[in-house]
Amino acid sequence: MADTQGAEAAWIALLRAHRSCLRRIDARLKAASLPPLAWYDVLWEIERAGVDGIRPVQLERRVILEQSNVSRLITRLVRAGYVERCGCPTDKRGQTVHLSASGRAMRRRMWPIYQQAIADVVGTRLPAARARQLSVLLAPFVEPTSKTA
Amino acid sequence: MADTQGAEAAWIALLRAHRSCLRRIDARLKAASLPPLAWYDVLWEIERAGVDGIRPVQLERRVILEQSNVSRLITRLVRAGYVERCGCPTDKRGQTVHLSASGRAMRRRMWPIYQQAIADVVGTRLPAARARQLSVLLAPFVEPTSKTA
DNA sequence: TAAGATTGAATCGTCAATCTTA
DNA sequence: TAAGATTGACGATTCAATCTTA
Repeated sequence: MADTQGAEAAWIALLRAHRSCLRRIDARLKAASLPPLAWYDVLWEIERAGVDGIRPVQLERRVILEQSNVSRLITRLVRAGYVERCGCPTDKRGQTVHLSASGRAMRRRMWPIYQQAIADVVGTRLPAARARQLSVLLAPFVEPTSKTA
Repeated sequence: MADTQGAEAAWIALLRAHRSCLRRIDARLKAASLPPLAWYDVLWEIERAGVDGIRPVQLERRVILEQSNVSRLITRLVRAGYVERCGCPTDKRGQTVHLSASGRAMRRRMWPIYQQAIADVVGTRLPAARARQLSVLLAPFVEPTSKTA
């Protein structure tokens, strides 16, 4: 329990850093009249899944969102015409989600803005070597572990 | 621009780590029938402000929340009986927010649960030395900078 | 019984507009 | 004009309950 204080300080720093960066990056997207970061995140995961599409349950694990949250986010994306829901051939309970042409176009349109925002908001405060250190330190939290704390 | 990729990976790691930890820690508080983390954060800042209370505008900067968000959060805390709003003596536009006795009691009741959750969720995946490194790496983002990205 | 997914109700967050005072 | 703060309208998130299929 000797490292309790260190962990507490690190957690607070993580909380504050996240809010601060997220706000700035989302503001950039909004200023360009683009959808929020969460949409990009999901569009990208769906695009990466390729022609077979992706199951919502996989999406939940990748982007770390609640089941109902993903369900509604997909509904919004469908309404916006960016993705399509299809019945899953191997599991009739499920479905697969696919990117539409306009979804792909939007994802591509968002990327340069998002990339520049990351460079400006994160990159300028974190030289390459330190960015790599940060990725390493955060890696243990990114891995999917048990669902309950 | 050579460090663009490092910054991108670090940002994604930050996003995922934040969501993963926040979900687990909030689940602990909920399991103990306690208010969410955001409430603790604000109660603590108000308590730290002491007898003079704190101005909402200061609170916004400390916890990095939008003006309207803080306003509504304070309203909920008032409704719960944890804080009180008082007119600000030096600036009639403003107000000062003060912790009530039950607010202090709740803050104290939450802390051991929160502390244990941090230890379990963050501490176990990050030895003391690495926790310190993480705090250092995130420090540049915690500092309040200009409000626009 | 459990897993994938959706839904209703409630809470929470954000944006833009507004109000008051500096 | 600008700063501190609130509000209405809307969007997003969560919890619990539900539905269907494994």
